[in-house]
Amino acid sequence: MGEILLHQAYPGLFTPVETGIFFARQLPPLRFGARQRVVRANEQVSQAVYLTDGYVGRYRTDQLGRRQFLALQIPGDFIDLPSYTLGHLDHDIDSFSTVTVRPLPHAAIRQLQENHPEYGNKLWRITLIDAAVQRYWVFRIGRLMGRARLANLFAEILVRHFARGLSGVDGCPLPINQTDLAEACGITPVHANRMMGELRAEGICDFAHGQLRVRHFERLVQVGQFEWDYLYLPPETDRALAALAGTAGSPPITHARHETGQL
Amino acid sequence: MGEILLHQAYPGLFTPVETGIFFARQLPPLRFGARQRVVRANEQVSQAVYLTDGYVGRYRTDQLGRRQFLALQIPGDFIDLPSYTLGHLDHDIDSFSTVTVRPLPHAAIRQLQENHPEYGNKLWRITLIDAAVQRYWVFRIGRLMGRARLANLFAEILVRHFARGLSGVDGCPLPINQTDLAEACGITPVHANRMMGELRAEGICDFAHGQLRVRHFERLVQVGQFEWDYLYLPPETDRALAALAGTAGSPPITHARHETGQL
DNA sequence: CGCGGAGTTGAACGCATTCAAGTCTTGTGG
DNA sequence: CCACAAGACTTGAATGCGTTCAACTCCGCG
Repeated sequence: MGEILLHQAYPGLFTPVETGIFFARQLPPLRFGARQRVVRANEQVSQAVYLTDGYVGRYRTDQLGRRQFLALQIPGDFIDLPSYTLGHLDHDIDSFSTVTVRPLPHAAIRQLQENHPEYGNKLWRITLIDAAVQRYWVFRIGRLMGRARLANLFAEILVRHFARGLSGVDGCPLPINQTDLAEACGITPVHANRMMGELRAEGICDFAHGQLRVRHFERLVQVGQFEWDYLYLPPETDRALAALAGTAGSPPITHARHETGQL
Repeated sequence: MGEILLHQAYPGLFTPVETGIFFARQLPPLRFGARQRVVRANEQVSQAVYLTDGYVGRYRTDQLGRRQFLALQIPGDFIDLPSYTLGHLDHDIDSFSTVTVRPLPHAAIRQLQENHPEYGNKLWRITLIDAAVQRYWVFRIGRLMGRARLANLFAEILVRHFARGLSGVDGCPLPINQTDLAEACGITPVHANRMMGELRAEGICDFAHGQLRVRHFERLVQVGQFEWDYLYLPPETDRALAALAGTAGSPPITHARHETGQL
């Protein structure tokens, strides 16, 4: 229930001072109950909301009204920054838990951009990482089988909490139910249930009462084939995770030797 | 083989004059053969490349080396704009066909941003639409079954060509093979083959020799449950598509009546 | 106490995968 | 010109992962 600050959510990107600058422009917080529409698709909005507390999910529905979650957002996510540039979203965002958001008027963003040209790029960066996360969801759902999909998603949620200092690697809050989880993984609730049973039986993790408890982070990462390079975490965080996962961590960034390929 | 220009690729966003401004900063074009690495993962780059001709695909591989395509890029896509802000990509980009790219040095982008503050937001917008496309891929792969997935992807590729004036709705180039297609849809090549056989038998579309031919756009859209709102196309294009698809088109953009929801 | 939502389990079905074989095309070299 | 190899596409058959339908338990709450 504590309000996560901008520099905590995006370490290395924003300083405490900048958090203050942004904070000063924010409108009073808005609170939503669980299972409410937080941002409506196709609705022109004039402010971007920052999720300071609680959990929300983006989704689209098919012709039969069945949901597919496109992303899960955790405290500290700037959830509808795209609306600043695009004006509206193409999908809905609903709350899972009670949430608190702080709206930042588009006009304020524009002003901040003018006074501090680098802020535009910082916000841009946030949306680029979101896009990278989106891409990884395609990989997860497209290539992994049921159990691995779940493990992989759990690992993502956990690591994203960890990177913000919101948890260790032994578990984190995830106030959603099994059906939501299934809709995030592109499987049925029944199957999600069975696969989670396996993960639990194998002593890897268990998920109940809105809490994810990870018994064996290393194996969670293995079973889920999880890599976190796509999260573009600060080097310290990456190293810490590598140590905890018993892996090499994200691959090193090399330098192009010359203009590549050619025919 | 003609080089698509910036204002043609992003109608409504860039003017011909701006195309010239960007063009003047671009480095000489680079050409790649088919099946080459165009952008390498985890490699620091100092320029963003604009795909003027040819087709490339983003992908990640699982532990067994099996690919999952994350996105397919067509002529006119600014393919590694994320590298400007992030410095490197977390995934590889390979060419399908022979391609031509025009590199724009990061330093040039920075200069352009300084001289024309709105350019930063325009490039940002491009990446936000890319992100929306990514999200839609999650929906496609997560919620649709084999045949619908293919139809939906075909519809996307077709509409993206159409929106740039690169084709009608009766077909477009797509110089990839069935295996690539399967890897983009998260199904096996064998299954992709069978489902495409069905689409062909139903007189909806057929895909061969690197060409997608759409016999019945309206039914393609229906079978694929395709909506194109996530592409954020100009209103004229949206209306034209709606007429051709025999549907209502993208939902109208409404205005928030007041600060939503609350508890 | 009874209701409803969430979680769990069983069994039948079916979409998709896997393995395998065969066709067709294209390009290469004898 | 033909033989052959390689790759892409096609098809059949067996297997299996995941869905669907259904029933039942558990728990919180009115």
